[in-house]
Amino acid sequence: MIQPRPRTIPEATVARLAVYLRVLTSFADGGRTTVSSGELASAAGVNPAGLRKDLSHLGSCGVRGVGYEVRALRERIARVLGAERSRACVLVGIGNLGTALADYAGFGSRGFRFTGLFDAAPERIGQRIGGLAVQPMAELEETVAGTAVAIGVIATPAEVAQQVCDRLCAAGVRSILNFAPVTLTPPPGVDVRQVDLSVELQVLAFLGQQRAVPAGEVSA
Amino acid sequence: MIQPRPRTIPEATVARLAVYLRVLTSFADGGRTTVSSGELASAAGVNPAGLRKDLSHLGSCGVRGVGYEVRALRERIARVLGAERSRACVLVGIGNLGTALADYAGFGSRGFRFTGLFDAAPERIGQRIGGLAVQPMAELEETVAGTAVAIGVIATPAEVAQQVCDRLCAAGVRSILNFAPVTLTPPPGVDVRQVDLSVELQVLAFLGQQRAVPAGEVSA
DNA sequence: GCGACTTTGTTCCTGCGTTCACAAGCGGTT
DNA sequence: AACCGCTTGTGAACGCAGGAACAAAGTCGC
Repeated sequence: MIQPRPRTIPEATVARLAVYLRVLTSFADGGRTTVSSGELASAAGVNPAGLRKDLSHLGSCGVRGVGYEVRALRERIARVLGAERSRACVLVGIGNLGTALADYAGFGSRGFRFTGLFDAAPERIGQRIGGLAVQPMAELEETVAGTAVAIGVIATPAEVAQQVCDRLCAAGVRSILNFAPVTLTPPPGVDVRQVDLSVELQVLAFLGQQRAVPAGEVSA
Repeated sequence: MIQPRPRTIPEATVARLAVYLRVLTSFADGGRTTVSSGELASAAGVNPAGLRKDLSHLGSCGVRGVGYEVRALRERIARVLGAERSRACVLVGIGNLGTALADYAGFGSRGFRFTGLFDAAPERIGQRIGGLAVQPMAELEETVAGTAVAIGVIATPAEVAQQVCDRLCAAGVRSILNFAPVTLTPPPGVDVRQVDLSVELQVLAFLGQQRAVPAGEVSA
């Protein structure tokens, strides 16, 4: 079974594929059977040509003159992204944000399930969130090894995020999503994605102030 | 006051400047007075040359042979990003995620303060979070106009996010941070930044599966 | 006072991502 | 059966970000 197409999909494309998947699911729920690249691109907020190029990375199966069949395209993207199989995740740090993440129904519908919630505070141990009981940190390694955890999510205070990262990596986790406002330095071979809410706000604020004062009064 | 340097800073650089700001604050708290580009880059997880190029965008004032003065550089970045003045934000959707955002102390220390929390559910009205009472949606426009809101944050269910966006924009908000898993279509002149937690997880999962099967068995 | 070392700021270059534009292909129609 | 309009897929050009290498500049040691 030869793969004539290049098997390296750019990361930016992968992120957009996830968006297309969401839009396609919404279209399928709405009863649509086919979509053109223009409609899909508009719904996803991207350029039509870029969307077609993204889809071409997975050997696209659109029909010229008609468009794409919604269900077939959705299945294909889901297969490429690996979204058809369920992936086990653990969440460390059950504060406000952690609780929100553990309760978020959107993860389950996209193939992610938490198999462990961990916190260092004794008063949180045993608390049930989204059908799962919060466990003490001491049980982290055992759970990771026992449930073949694919992704670790860090929602702890910044001070302990690095050592949590170290423990997760040592336990075998190779993908980490970090919400703590620190730059993690993972061991080689581990992917880390950083979501920093303050950075997002600051970029927005900068763009806004740049728009307000296009003359550029930085007054350095 | 002429600005000889180009006043357009790339968006990717702006995002990294926010990270440098955080690292510099941490260094300043630790008592450091000077840093080299190498140290700073390592702490921020970027390439030293890229860091120097980023800093050159704001007419850098490092000292050759020594490095950068921590406090001065921090002040300069803060001034360029506009992080020295406090910006008013409103938050719509006080579910689990909204509560976490309203309670997040990191915003306040970076120049963002919420001046209004809004929700459609009657049972949430009046609830106090982080020193602020949740208000009904009907009061949204009044608060936005009255407190010169710079940024609107949407943490509602996906179904109502677009109409919340429309109301925010109509009320005068020109920057929106959206956590709902939908692609918003804002009116012209409004910046929207999307934070989709499921997309982050799916990108991580894809990278992980690609790493696990480098032969590329997509089996399309 | 002078030389050597360190570190910044800049320039070049390579590669990637994005956009535009066009040829190929399919369905519907006459 | 042939034509026409519509849409996909791809090739090329453009712009941008990232990385490496080098010159300028300042400090420390002698």
